[in-house]
Formats: sequence, structure tokens, C-alpha cells
Amino acid sequence: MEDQQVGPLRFHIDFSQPLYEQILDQVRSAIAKGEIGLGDKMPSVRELAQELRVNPNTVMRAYQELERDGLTEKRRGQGTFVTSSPEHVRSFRTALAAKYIDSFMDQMESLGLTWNDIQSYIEQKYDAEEGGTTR
Amino acid sequence: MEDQQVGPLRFHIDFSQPLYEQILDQVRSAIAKGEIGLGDKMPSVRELAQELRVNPNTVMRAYQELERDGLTEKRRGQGTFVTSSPEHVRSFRTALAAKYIDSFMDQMESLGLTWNDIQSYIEQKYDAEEGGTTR
DNA sequence: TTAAGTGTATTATATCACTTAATACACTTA
DNA sequence: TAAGTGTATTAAGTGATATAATACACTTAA
Repeated sequence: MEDQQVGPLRFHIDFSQPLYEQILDQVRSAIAKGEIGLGDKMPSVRELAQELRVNPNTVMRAYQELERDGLTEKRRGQGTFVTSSPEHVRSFRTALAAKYIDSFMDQMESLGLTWNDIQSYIEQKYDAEEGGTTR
Repeated sequence: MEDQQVGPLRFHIDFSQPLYEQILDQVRSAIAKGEIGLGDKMPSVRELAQELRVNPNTVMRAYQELERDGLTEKRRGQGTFVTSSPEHVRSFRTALAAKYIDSFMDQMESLGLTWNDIQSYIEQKYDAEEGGTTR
């Protein structure tokens, strides 16, 4: 429903999915797209919780998953920081993309759709803007 | 975990997702792919529940959604039947595919991946068998 | 008419994921 | 020392999911 800006991070939180999952996805996206830079400080757990009007434990859960992903590093007493390693971001992005793509191809297969069917649909709907999904 | 055959229908039920959702998806798939024919009789609620060792209410929930989708028709006292209308199947398949594709493209966009990135991955992984996802 | 097999509805119960709340602790920096 | 970090714990509430037990209306075939 609402859009929120917290430092360099933008959030769209609703009730369609678990809150921690939305936070997780949207921070991942910001890191993957470079909207927040390598090594940058993230909002503190308490600050983000307050901004998003969500329980600190819910933010914690998202932050812990981000660290397991290798996308962030935590320093006790200092805060949470985006990883400084471009390789970590790249490899995570690749792995997640592969997971999404495989799962998507399974869905298509279950409907009996071929790769050509998919291409036709995409070309109609998205390729009006010369073949990129970004911008 | 287990594979089960109930008439013309195959099922793989586990605990990764809600049971009614798995039943729903797998029946949808069977109809979309023609594994069960137009107008064919579906297993009764009680029979399928017993075969899958699941509560009848759980099967009911899946069957009700199938009818809302226009994929099945119910006849009181007789049973549940696959729709006899190929158009119903086609239009449902198209609508669901569009939903899946749009959601997938959103995921890709959130990772900053372009359509070309996706194509490269697919060609590597799936196009060893001349461009189709089915067989 | 009867019995068996359909879908359907209701009520109760249980479990689990998710979320909030309140509180406390260890660590770092100014 | 004080303020700001991440972290851990315990308690509670809600909603989705699933089971269980019953009952009802309808259709078909014996």
C-alpha cells in the first residue's frame, strides 16, 4: 500500500506475504541492483523496524537471512553493512536467478508450454522497448 | 516423497506446500496437458482423499477452486467431471501462464537481469534438446 | 422404495508460521 | 558513562492449514 524510503532503500510493504520476506526481497533487490553500495551501512534493526512500523524481531529475521546469503556483514556494536565483496553479490545473484528460472520452467512445463510459447508472449508484452527488462 | 496414481492422475504429495494447493496444481497440470481427457470423470472427493491419505475437506477445497477456474463441472449425485469445453482449458491455461510469466519477469527485474541474460541461461541449460521444454 | 455413491455444509479441535511485545545482555563508539 | 549497535528469550495472539465426525440433498441402480 505505502511506499517508504529509508536512507537509500525503498520499500513497498503490504500484507500479501510475510513481512520479513518482503523486507528480505526488497533489500536483496537493492543490493543486486546497486541501489545501495558495497560496504554501505544498512539501517539499524531498530531504526528500520520503527520506520516500517514493524517489530524489531521481524527485521532481525530478514537481516539474519541476508547475512546467511553473504550479502551483509554484521559488526557488534556498529551495525549491519552491505558486503564489500562484488563476488559475493554476483554469486548470490546468479544462484538465486537460477533457482527462480528453474522453478519458472517447471511451472511452464506443468502447463505444457514450450520455450517458443514463452518467447512469443515475452516478445509481445515486453519487447516493445528493444529487448531489455530493465528500463 | 511418494508417487501415486489415481485413475489417469498422477500425484506427488509432500509437505513443502499446502496439500490442497499441490492437489490443485497437479490436477490443473493433468488437464492442461491432456493427461485426463475433456469430459472425463474425476475421482470422487472421498476416493481421492482416501487414496492420498488426506482429509476429504482438503480435496474439496482443491475441487472447488478447480470449478472456479472453469476446469471442472460438478453434477450433484454423479461426481466431478473435467470440462467439455476446450476453450475453457485454453483460456485458463493462457491466463495462468501470463500470471506466472509476469511474476517471473518481476523477479528477474528485481535482480537486475535482462531478457538476454535469461535467454543465455536457458539456452545453456535446456536447449540441448532442440528448443522445447516438453520432452 | 431402498441402498450406495455423489457433492456439500457445519462444528470442533490441533498445529504451525508469522507477528508483536517486553525485557535483558554483550559489544562499540563518542 | 551514555547511547546505539546486534542478539536472545519468553509470552501471547492471529490466521492458514488440516483433521475428525456428522449430517444433508441429490442421483443412480438394484
